[in-house]
Amino acid sequence: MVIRIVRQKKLMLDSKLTLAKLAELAGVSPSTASRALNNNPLIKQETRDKIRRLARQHNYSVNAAASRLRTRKTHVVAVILNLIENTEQSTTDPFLLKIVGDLNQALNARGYELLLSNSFMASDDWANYFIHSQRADGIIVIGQGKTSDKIDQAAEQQIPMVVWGDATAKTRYPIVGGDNFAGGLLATEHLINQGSKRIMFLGDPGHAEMQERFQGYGRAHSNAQLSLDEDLTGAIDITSKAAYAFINQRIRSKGLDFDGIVAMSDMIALGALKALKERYVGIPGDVAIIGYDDIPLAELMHPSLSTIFQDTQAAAEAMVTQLLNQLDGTPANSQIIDTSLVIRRSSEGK
Amino acid sequence: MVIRIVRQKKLMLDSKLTLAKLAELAGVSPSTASRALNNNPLIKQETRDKIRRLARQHNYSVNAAASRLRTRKTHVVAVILNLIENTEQSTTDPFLLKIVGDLNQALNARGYELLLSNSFMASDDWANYFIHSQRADGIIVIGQGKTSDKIDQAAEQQIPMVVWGDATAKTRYPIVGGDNFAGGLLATEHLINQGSKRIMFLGDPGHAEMQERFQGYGRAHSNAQLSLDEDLTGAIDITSKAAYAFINQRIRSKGLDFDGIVAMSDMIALGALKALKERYVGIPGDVAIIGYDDIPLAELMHPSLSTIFQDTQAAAEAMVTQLLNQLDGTPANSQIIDTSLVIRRSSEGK
DNA sequence: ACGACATTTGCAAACGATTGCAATAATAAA
DNA sequence: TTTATTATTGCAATCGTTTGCAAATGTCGT
Repeated sequence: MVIRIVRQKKLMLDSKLTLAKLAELAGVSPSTASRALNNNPLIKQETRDKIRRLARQHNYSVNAAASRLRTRKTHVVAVILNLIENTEQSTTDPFLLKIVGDLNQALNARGYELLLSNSFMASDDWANYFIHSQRADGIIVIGQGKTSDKIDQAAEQQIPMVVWGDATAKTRYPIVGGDNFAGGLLATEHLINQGSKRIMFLGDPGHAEMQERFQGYGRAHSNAQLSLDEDLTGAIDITSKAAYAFINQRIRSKGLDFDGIVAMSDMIALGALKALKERYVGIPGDVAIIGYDDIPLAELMHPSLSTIFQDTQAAAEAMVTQLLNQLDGTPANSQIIDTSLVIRRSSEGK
Repeated sequence: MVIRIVRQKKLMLDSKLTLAKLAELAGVSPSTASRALNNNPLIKQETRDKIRRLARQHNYSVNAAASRLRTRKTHVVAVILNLIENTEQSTTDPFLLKIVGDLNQALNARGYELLLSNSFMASDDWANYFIHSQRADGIIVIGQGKTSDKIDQAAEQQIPMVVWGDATAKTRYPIVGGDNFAGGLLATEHLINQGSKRIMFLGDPGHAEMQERFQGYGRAHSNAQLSLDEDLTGAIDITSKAAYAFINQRIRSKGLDFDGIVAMSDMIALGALKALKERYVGIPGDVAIIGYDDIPLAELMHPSLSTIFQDTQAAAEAMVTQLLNQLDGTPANSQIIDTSLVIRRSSEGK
């Protein structure tokens, strides 16, 4: 009983512990306490130590709201999953979530926190909702979406922002992205080298990044003096479901008139793979297949899935760096992340 | 040129637009403006409309920092991925990330934002770091971890908190979780029904949730009057890599002395599946296998993976509800989420 | 026309930390 | 010892909203 009361008391004290009270406890003024906590060299080392020790003892922690109000810095970055409207890419695609995880790491390492949003929330005006309202210091947008309305609108207002997407695009805000042209090229070249002649492109060429990859796909063909058959372009959503449906439908209508697949995401590749396997199409014997992203599951598939690797960790680092640069006033640039070919069984030795 | 200057000017005005200025613009006092924006019925409807219209026109948005400071509410919930120390479960496990996504939805729908953290950040004292510092109004912890030190410590301080984990545990904070006992039971029973006699349990029975499932696994055996062979318990990390390694090692040392696998996550199941396929073990013919979580990829596997489904969307809703209840002062309770068997090819008709 | 009463608004004090500047204490120089 | 100088500390204003209370305005019955 007594113990409970004591605990109660302690709690009440602590929960009300404010900088002023802490200062009083230490016998100094709030200003001194504040500076001490911020490790300001103006304050004598001894005093600093004393106050910080005291703070730890009473487990005081500064009120973020007050601090943010005064300093006009939040140390928060909003990460916006800019989903493509009518697909369920969001919850399904491990790649996006991987990036979020890596961003979280990268941000934390720099002392920032990550506020997660999908484009659904925050109505339409990101600049206002996040920046002007002091909810965050900057925003990172994952995915350019099909139309970059919202991004452009935010850019107009000159807020600190970085986008994951097609880094070759000419924009006033920095974009970090993989080398999509190279990725498309590498993937397609590889299949050609493995002997594929009619290679299907699965993805959404309307999407900026995919368009780049499609260029690479085209270049690989011309390099090899293969002609490009438009009929081999499967414009579909970036989901396994769409891919599965497409391949089924395609084979039903035209038979197996292709011997390779360049998929724009591993999820697509897996959907296609499933459809093919169900029809006992040999992989890679009859159709070689390569994905994009190198999600963890790629190597668990059977056969394991060849793919294009994008270093999301490096990407996250880059995005954070570019964003913080903007906060510093340092100029920021678009940046291309290494992209490489990962050869596994689904394409090997066709 | 002229246009640019105008825009510049507008920007400067807007970016500095404060409630007081807005009020001035509207010819009312800040208090009135504030109440109007909050749709307070004290203010005449007409005035309210006018001010809100004005706010929208000048795209004003309240300063969150100031508002939070004054009201002592942040409308933010911190979500903590409480990872198990030495595994890389974090980035790898789609299930956790799925929950995060669903939580985000559920929170947004209630007007809250999601601050993402891993247990790495926020040092050790969650109560302090998130709550007392007014960074968030409450926290949702995903995963009980192996030891619930940090969770207990936070609970001590009586902060609003909900945990995803073993909902049968007796704690002073609400836990939302699947029905792990039922899950373990269902999965095992199913394999037994399909004819498996020696069923391997793959997971970490030291973990609270897994322990429950393990109980279910045991119960299924006793129900069917099968004896439990301790040697069939594979205590491994919740990663595909660990599962892959374990199965390989196991077969090397003892041969294929089992004909079923109950895996504690789909990732584990996939790792095991891969190892088995590489050795040309027939699935489900030689070994039937069932996972847990029903990640999107489960049905894409070949053979498609039977598994235990947990409704993460419902779970997210439940967690948010329980948390907000605490914020209201309404009592909160632990809650068990429906868990069901999904039968696919990896176990069917062994 | 005048209280009595309900509707609308405004005043001013918070919320808790930070920081330019002034004040004090400590030290060195004269 | 006094002054110049530097190392430490404190004062007080400020960040932008919100809200209890008082003030003003309007409505109505008599």
